[in-house]
Amino acid sequence: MNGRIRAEARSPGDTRFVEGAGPRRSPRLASGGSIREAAAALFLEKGYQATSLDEIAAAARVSKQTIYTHFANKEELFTDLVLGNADRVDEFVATVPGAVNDAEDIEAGLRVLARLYIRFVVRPEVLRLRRLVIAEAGRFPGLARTYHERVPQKVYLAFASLFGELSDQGRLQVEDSVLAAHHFAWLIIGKDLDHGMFFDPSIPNAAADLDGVADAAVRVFLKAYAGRET
Amino acid sequence: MNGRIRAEARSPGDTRFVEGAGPRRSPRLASGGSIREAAAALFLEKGYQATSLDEIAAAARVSKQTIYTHFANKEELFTDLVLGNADRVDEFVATVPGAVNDAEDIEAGLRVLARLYIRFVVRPEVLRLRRLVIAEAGRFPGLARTYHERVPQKVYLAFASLFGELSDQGRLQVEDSVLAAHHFAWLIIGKDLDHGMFFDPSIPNAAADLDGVADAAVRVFLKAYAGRET
DNA sequence: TTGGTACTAGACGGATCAGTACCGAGAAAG
DNA sequence: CTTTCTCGGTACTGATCCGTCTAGTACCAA
Repeated sequence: MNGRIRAEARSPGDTRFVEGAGPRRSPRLASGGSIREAAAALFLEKGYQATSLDEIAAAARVSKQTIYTHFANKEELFTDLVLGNADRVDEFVATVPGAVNDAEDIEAGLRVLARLYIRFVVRPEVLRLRRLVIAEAGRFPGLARTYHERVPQKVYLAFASLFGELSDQGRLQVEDSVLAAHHFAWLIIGKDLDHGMFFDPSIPNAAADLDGVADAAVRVFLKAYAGRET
Repeated sequence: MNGRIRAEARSPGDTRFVEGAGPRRSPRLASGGSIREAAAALFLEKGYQATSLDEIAAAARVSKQTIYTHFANKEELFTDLVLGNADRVDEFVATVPGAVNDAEDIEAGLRVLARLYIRFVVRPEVLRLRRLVIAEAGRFPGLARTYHERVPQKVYLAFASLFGELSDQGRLQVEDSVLAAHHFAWLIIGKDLDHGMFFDPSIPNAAADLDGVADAAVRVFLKAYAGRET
C-alpha cells in the first residue's frame, strides 16, 4: 500500500541496492534522518496516538529495531520532532529588527513585517505542528511549555523589543511594549490562526487575502500606537 | 482507585440503595445524564483516545452495556458531548447587543462587552473544550467545523452585526464589520486564549489582569474605529 | 580471520480497549 | 404471579500496539 518497489526486487538486507526511482538509501547510520522525516510526516498528519511505530518504520523503510537504536521510545521520537522543527522560527525572528529599520517609514516597515509574519504562521507545517502540540499538551505538558517558549513567545518578545526601541526613538508611542506586541500579533494572525486550528491546513482559507489582512492590522495598530514620525 | 463507597456496601444490582453521600441513582432510563457528565469530565481532562469506555462507565456508576443503549458508539458519545456543551455560547451572544446599547457611551459599553467576553473565554471548561476539539480535528473534521460555526464564529458574527449597526448610527466608523469584529475579538482574547491552549487551564494565568487586558483592547479598538459620539 | 556495528525481518509478550454476549436482579404492567 | 423490560456485573472477542528478542546479513577495522 506504500507503493514501494523495493520489496519484490531486492534481496533482504542488500543496502547497496539502488532504487528504481527513489533516492538511494544512504548506507550505515544515516537512518536517523529518514526516521525523523517519516515520523514528522505521520505525526503531523495523524497525531501522536494514532501513529504507530510500525507505520513509521515502514514509511522510513527501516526496521522497528533501528528506530529503537536511535530513539529510546516513542515519546522521545515525538519530542525530538517537535523541538527539532521549533527552531525554524529563528529565521523569522532574525528578520524582525531589519524589516522596520530598513524601511522608509514606520508604516511601510510594519507592513513588511506583518506580511512576513502572517505568511510564516499560515504555513501548513506550522499550523499542524501547533495543533499537534496543543493536542498533546495534556499528555506532555512540559513539551507544550517548551514549544510555547521557543516559538510563539519568542516572536512576541521580538516584537516587544522592537516596539520598545521604536518608542525610545519617539517613532511609536508605546507604554507597555509586551502588550503592544500581543496587540500587533493577534491583529494580524488571530483570524487565520483560529481558522487553521479547526480546519485542514493543507487547503488554506481560499478567501484569505493575506496582504489585506496584514495591512488592515497595521492600520489599526498605528492608529493606536503611532508616534511622531521624523 | 476511584474512592467509591458502593462496591463493598452494596449488593450488586440493588438500584434502591441510597449512597452514603452521593445522590441516589435515579431509577430506570435516567442514566443518560450521568453518562454525559462522566464522559464530559473524562474527555475534557484526558482527551478522546486516552479515555476508555470502562472508565466512563465506572465514573458514571453504570455498566458499559448501558452506555451502548444510549449511544451507538464512542464517537457518538463524544460528538454528543461537544455539541451539547457548545450551545452555552448563546447565553453570551444574547447579551452582546444590550451590553453596548444600555451603556452611556460607546467606550463604556465596549468595555463591559470586552470584560464579559474575556471572562467567558478564559473559563477552564471553555478552554478545555476548545483544546479537545482542536486535538481531534484530524479525526473528526466535521465536528471541528460544526463546533467552529456554533461557537467562535457565532461570536464574531454577533460582534460584526453590532458594529454594523453602530456604524450605521454614526457611533463607529467601520467599513468591514466582520474584519472589525475579528480585530475586536483578538485584541481581547488573543494572549490569554493562546496561553490557555498550551498550559493547564485549571491554573489560569496568575498574572492575568483580565479587566486591564479588556480595557486596553477597547482603547486600541476605539482609536481605530471611533466615530463621532452624540 | 575475527570481532563489532548497523541493519532487516519477523515473532512475541503483555497490555489496553471497543464492542458483544450472557446472566441475574429488580421493577413495572397485565 | 408472570411476563417483559431495564440495568449492573462480568467475561469474552478481536484487534492494536509498544517494546523486546532472535536470527541472520552486510560492512568495516584491526
